[in-house]
Amino acid sequence: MQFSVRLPVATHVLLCIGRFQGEYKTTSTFLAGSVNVHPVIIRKVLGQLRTAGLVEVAAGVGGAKLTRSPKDITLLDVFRAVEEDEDLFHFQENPNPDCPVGRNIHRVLGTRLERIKQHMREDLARITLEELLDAVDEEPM
Amino acid sequence: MQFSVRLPVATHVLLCIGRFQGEYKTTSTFLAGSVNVHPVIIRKVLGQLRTAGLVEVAAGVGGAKLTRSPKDITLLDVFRAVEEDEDLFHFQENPNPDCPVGRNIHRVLGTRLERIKQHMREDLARITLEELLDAVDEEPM
DNA sequence: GTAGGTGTAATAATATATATTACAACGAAT
DNA sequence: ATTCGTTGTAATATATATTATTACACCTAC
Repeated sequence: MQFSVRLPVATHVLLCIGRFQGEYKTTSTFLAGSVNVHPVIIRKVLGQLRTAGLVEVAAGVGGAKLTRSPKDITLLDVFRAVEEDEDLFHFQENPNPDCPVGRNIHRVLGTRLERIKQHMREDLARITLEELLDAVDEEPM
Repeated sequence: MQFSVRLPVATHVLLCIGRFQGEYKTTSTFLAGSVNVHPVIIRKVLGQLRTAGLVEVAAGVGGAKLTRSPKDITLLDVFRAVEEDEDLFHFQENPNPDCPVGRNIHRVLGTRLERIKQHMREDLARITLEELLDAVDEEPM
């Protein structure tokens, strides 16, 4: 069980925009060529990033650019842009209320698992696009 | 996007076994009644928990019991029993190797996201079945 | 007005999760 | 030995989510 490819794809898209902004026109076809998915997927992701205020997309002429500095964009911003804000784990809907375990499981487990998701958010918030851009250019041998 | 219901269900099952061990015979039907899923689902989960060495299931006669003390079972044990040990996030398989972002994205993002998953494991490892059993019995008003 | 591009809907293909039925094998009690 | 309740597992169905692809109206610059 894992998260979808959307966070990595959206991050890839933002990295390409940040890396090539000015140098190339970062159209959905251009971005699709780096990520290796269908341009429509890129346009959907760009739509989510635009809604979240992370990018501006030029209507008609094409191409996207970041609305703010890479140091002010974190993976939590990206995560929130492309993933629903739902519980990390899925609970069985109707446990038996006549059973002491059944009627308490959601409260007991839910609060603890929510704490774990909160930690994940904090971890994501510590990773900036700037850090990733720097790391991309430090190519290994 | 979220993890399946398996960790919560498996935890619920272990809590019921721990709570009712000795008092009731914890058969798949009994457990299914508390969780409110089909008994076959419970038997599958019990099979995974058995493979992981967390429970023993009595063949023929029926009923399951914990193989060790609730204080020595953590949610990480349960998580490992019921979830594949795969990456938390799914990567696009074939990014463009001719693009500096494409050929580095997996290394750059992968290591950082793996670190987040490692934190999640550490969080899960800190939660014991004993703690949850205690919390279940501290019923709210 | 044409060319290249975006936004979005519709559809298909695929994968994963969950529910359910079915049944062979098992152990205990009689 | 047979019966009863149970487990383990396969097969199948259903639902849901994900990704890929096609199609097309609309937009902007030239």
